Parts: sequence; structure tokens; C-alpha cells
Amino acid sequence: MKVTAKEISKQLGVSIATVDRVLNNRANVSEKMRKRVLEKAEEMGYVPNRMASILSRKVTFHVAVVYKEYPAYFWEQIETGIAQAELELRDYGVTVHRFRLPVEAFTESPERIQEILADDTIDAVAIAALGDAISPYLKASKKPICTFNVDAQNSGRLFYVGCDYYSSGRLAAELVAKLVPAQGKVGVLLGGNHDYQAREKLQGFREGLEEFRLELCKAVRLGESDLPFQPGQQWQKEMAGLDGLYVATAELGNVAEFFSKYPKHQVAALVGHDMNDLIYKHLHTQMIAATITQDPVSQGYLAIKKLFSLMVLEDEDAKQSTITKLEIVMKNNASYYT
Amino acid sequence: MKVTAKEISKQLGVSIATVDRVLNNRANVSEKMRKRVLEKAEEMGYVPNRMASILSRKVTFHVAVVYKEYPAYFWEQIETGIAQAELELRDYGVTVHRFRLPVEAFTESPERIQEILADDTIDAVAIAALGDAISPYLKASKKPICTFNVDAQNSGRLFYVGCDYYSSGRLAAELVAKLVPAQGKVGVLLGGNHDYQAREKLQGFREGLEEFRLELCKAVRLGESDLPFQPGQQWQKEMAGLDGLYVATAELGNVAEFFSKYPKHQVAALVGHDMNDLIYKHLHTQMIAATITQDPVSQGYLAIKKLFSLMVLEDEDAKQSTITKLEIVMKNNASYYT
DNA sequence: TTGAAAGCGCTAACAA
DNA sequence: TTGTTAGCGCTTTCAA
Repeated sequence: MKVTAKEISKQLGVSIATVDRVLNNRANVSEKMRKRVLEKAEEMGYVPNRMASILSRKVTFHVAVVYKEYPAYFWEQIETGIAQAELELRDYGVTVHRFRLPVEAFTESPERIQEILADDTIDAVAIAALGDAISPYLKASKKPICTFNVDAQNSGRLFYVGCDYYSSGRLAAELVAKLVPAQGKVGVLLGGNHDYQAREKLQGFREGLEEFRLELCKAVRLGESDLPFQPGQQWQKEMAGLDGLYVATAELGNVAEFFSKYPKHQVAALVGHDMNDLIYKHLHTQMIAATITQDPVSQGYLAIKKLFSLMVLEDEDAKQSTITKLEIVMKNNASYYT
Repeated sequence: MKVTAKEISKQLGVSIATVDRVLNNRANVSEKMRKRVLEKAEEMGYVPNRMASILSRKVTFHVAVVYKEYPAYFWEQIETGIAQAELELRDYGVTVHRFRLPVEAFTESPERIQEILADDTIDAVAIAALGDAISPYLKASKKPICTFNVDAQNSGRLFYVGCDYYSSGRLAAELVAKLVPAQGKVGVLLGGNHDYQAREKLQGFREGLEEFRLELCKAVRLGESDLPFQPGQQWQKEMAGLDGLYVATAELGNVAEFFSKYPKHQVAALVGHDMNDLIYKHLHTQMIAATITQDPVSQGYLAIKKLFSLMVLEDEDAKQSTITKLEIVMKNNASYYT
């Protein structure tokens, strides 16, 4: 038999409203009554029905998700997770508003973000905190905010959902170390802007290599002129003679494609991040030895679910940040990541 | 504004019951009315509230989950997923009944399972189809049944949730091939009973090695007398001189522990399945180079969620089997798998 | 401090 | 074929 508040009230001979007040720690109940009800509830094994509760409270919860346009393949995976959460929570009165903004909105001209933060039809915000420029706005806002994918440590955000970039670099080091021929020379290819994530990855990679008694021979930063890749660019000269290469930027697929067109540049162990069609292809050609993913689908999903748990269900556990899994993808498990 | 059935009925000047009948494809509605309502619903962007529906239908859904006792660490991970689904679905009137049975219940004496299948307080069953003995009982039962972790192909089950063991073996081959020194000798250690899963893994491993131009030098079956591991056992003699070893049975941790105690047996690349404290420890000692997990938490979670989606929400998509991810775990991402 | 009653959105008798 | 009504379990006025 299902134990309901009504059933408890009947047994106790009090009104259902009183039972409700006790069960939800509302004011205006005598200490005696509180005890009586609590005891009975315990005895009968009462479990509240969140469905009925939400239905009757007519809750609506509008959450804005703010993230970037590129790399498209990556944010589309995040969007898959967002869609999943949306579907699961739509009965609970949750509406998701997506704001996929150009990168400038996070760096130079944050007006759009300010607007969202000021919009009072929005109950909570999940934002990929790309660029430090927006941090002050996050701090200034009184809205519940969580960060995902990229954290903003001192922005007063509720929690962060995303990976640990230091570990990410460390894992890359382990992979390169294990996949490269003994005593091979290893290098790293970095992106143009050396942001927090890039710094953490590099640091992790360095320390990870030490663990395997390898040292980093070359660290090359890609410049404006290096993209798109063509033969004869500066970075290729610098990378010459390496056996293992860690691509710490979002160019893994393009590097592999380049190597496959101009095989003389090729390295024995090519490792990097994320998954897309090109990376998938070159896991299959064995041009890429392994890639590391950070479970973007979960990141999108959890950011929204946790905001809902915390704000609507008032589950304090949701305040904890969630560090998402780093997964190793090779040729024979690549199909699970597309 | 929220679009409800009531709102539609008001706009159309018909009763809410009629709208309900159309929206749920119930009988006794004129074709004309059906059209009118459907159009209006479309126009207004009606989205049904599953919560209210379930509340009013007073649905209850009792699902039995049937699985094994050992290896304990593995089924406890499955239980984590079950618990997750339970929590998420308890509002929807779902009750989960767990039956963690000794292995004999799946092989020699399936009475307990027959009982569960005959119990008509149970609405659906999720079962790990260990052993062919139970297949006929599954087929005979008219209850909705899904299999998880281990499939029973011709049992008439609705769907399967679990990994592909062939791929699993293939991935193991890729790992051994990439981690073993060039031209190394590789072997495989098999469990006592050569069931479907073991055969698939072995087959996958064989073919996977071919892909890397390696051949399987040794395949050793563990016997009764080989457990627990001690120096001087038959399998150790057979394994002597190998550079790479794939432990296809649930003994990876114990093999590593043995090697660490008696280092002369040690191999350069030790690879196997699953995650537990011992495996975690030896990923850290580098005794184990990598292990492959099959996302047991998701298996438990999805088995129940999908049964619910299919039977209660009548979502036909849930009929599709789900093949769970194979994940590669090494030292630097092991912490995400404990 | 307590209780009565209306209602969230949907469903299921029962009537018409 | 269509409509009326009483709930599902809980919350929220409003009154006592």
C-alpha cells in the first residue's frame, strides 16, 4: 500500500494540511503536533511523491544555457546532453533556453551575457565560462549560476560540471609514453591562445611525462599563419624528428589529415582530444593512436539536471561540483563515441 | 504560457474528455473531431504532461531485476545503476525488486527464477541471462522481459542492454598490440567455463590481433586447481616467456597481485577487464597496463529505465537494444572508475 | 495553531 | 459520439 500524507492525517485524526506543514518544515505547527506526525510518518514509511508536489506547486523553471559556437562538433555533443535533460525534465515544468554565442560574447563584448543575467524570466543560468572577461558579471549577478565545461573559480558560481584539464594532460602523457617506442622523443602542439585550460593541460602533460621518465622535447605554439595546415609551415620544422606528439588544441583531426597527406611529417604516436568525423577516420587509419574525450554529453546533461535538483528539489548534494570522466578512445572503441 | 488539454478544449468549445480521447488515440471520436483537436493541439504547441497522466492513472510498475552474486564488485556496480533508476522513477510509481541469486539458480535449479516469472505482482523482469538453462523459461513466460549484461538471443526478450563481448576482445587485442614491445609474444588466460561471453571475447581477441599482425601464442584455460593462485601451478608454466597477456576472465586483479608477489612471472603488457580495488591498485603499480570496462552502472540503470519507457510511457524507441560503451582505463583515468 | 476546500493537468467512470 | 464529474497526492489560500 502506498503511504500518502492523507493516509497519515487519517490515522492521526488531524487535517492533511497539518501533516503537510510538518512534512515540509513549514511554520505554525506546535512542537507536539510535529512530533506526532513525524513519528507516524516514520512508522508508516512515508515517501513523498515529488510528482504530485510539483504538479500542485505549478513550478516552472527557466534555465538559460550559454555556450560557444566552435568547435561545432564539440558543442553539438554538449547540446545532445542538454536535449536529454530537457526531455527528462519537461514534465517538471523545466524550460531550457539555449544561447549559443560567438566567442566574442565571452571576451570582448559581453552585453549579450549581461542581458541574459539581467532577464528575470530566467530562473537560473548554466554557462561555459570561456574567458575571464565575464567573471565579474557572474559575480555581480544574484541569479543562481553554474559553470560547465570551463569553470570560473571566483565568480561565486554554485558548482562546476566539467573535466579536470590538468588530469587530461596527465592522461595524454601516459598514453604517449605507453604508445611511443622506447626512448622516443615527444612534443606538444599548443593552440593560439594560451588560456587556463591550455595551461593546465600542458602542466599535466609535463608532470605526466616525468612519471614515465620522459621529457618534453618540443612545445610548439600554433600561430595565425599556421592555419589551415599546409606544407612548409614553421611548426612542421619545429616538430621534425619527434616520435610522439600530443595535440593539446582542437586540431587533432586536422593534424592527422595533414600527416596522412604529407606522410614524411608523421609521428609514431599521435594523441589528442575529442572526437569528430575526422578524428574517427584517422583512428581507423591508425594515424591517430588514441584520443581523450571528456564526456561532453554528460556535461550538458548534468549542468541542467543539477541546477534543477538544487533549485527546485532543494537537494543540497547537487551543490558539489562534478568532475566528468576522461575516456580513452582507440580504434576499436571509437564507434561508441560518435 | 503552458498549453494544457483543458486550454485546447476551451478554445474549441468541446469537453476536455474529448480532447483527451483524441490526444491519446482512444476510441469513440468522430474523424472530424479528431482532426479539429489534432490541428489545434499542433497549432498551440501542446506537450502532454506525463506527470499528471501518471498521477491520475495511478500507475504502479513493479519490476524484478535478477542477477548474480559474484563477482561481487561487478554486480555492486550494476546495483548502483539500479539504485539510480529507482530513485529517478520512484515518483512514477516504479518499485524495483532485486533478486541477487547464486549462480546455480541460473544453471542447475531455476525454480527461483520460474517463481519470479510466475509472480503476477511483477509487471516486468530484467534478467542477466547467465546460462542457457533459463532461456526456455524466459520464452515460455508471457511477461515483458529484457536481458542485461548477458543476452539470451532466442528467448523472445524485448531488448538487451549490455556490451558486445566480441568487440571487447577486439579492443583488448588492440591494447595488447599497442602496449607490448614490438614483435612480443602474446597469450590469453581464460576462465574455467567457456560460455558464450568467453567465446566471443576470445574470437574478438584473435581477430583483433590479426589486425595488428600479431598471433596468439598461448591460450590457457584455468582449472579448479589453479585457484587461488600460488607459485608452481600449471598455467604459469604455460604462460612463461610471454610479453603480453590478456586476462579474459574476472581474475585480472588476482593475476596482477600474483605477479607482483612473484615478479619473475611478470609480463610487459597485462590487460584485462573490469575495475575493482585490486585492479585499481595494480594500475597504479603499473603491473596492469590497462583494463576495459563495460559501464556496468549504465547497464543497471538503462535496463530499468527502458522497461519503464517501453511499458509505461509506451515509447517504442525503447525496444531497441542498447550496446554499452567499452571504456579503456589506465592509471591516469582510473580514479573515475571507482 | 489547525482545518476546509479548491486546484495543478490528466484520466476514467458514468451519463447523456 | 460527447460531456460531466470525481479523483490521483500535494500545496495553498482562506477561514476558524
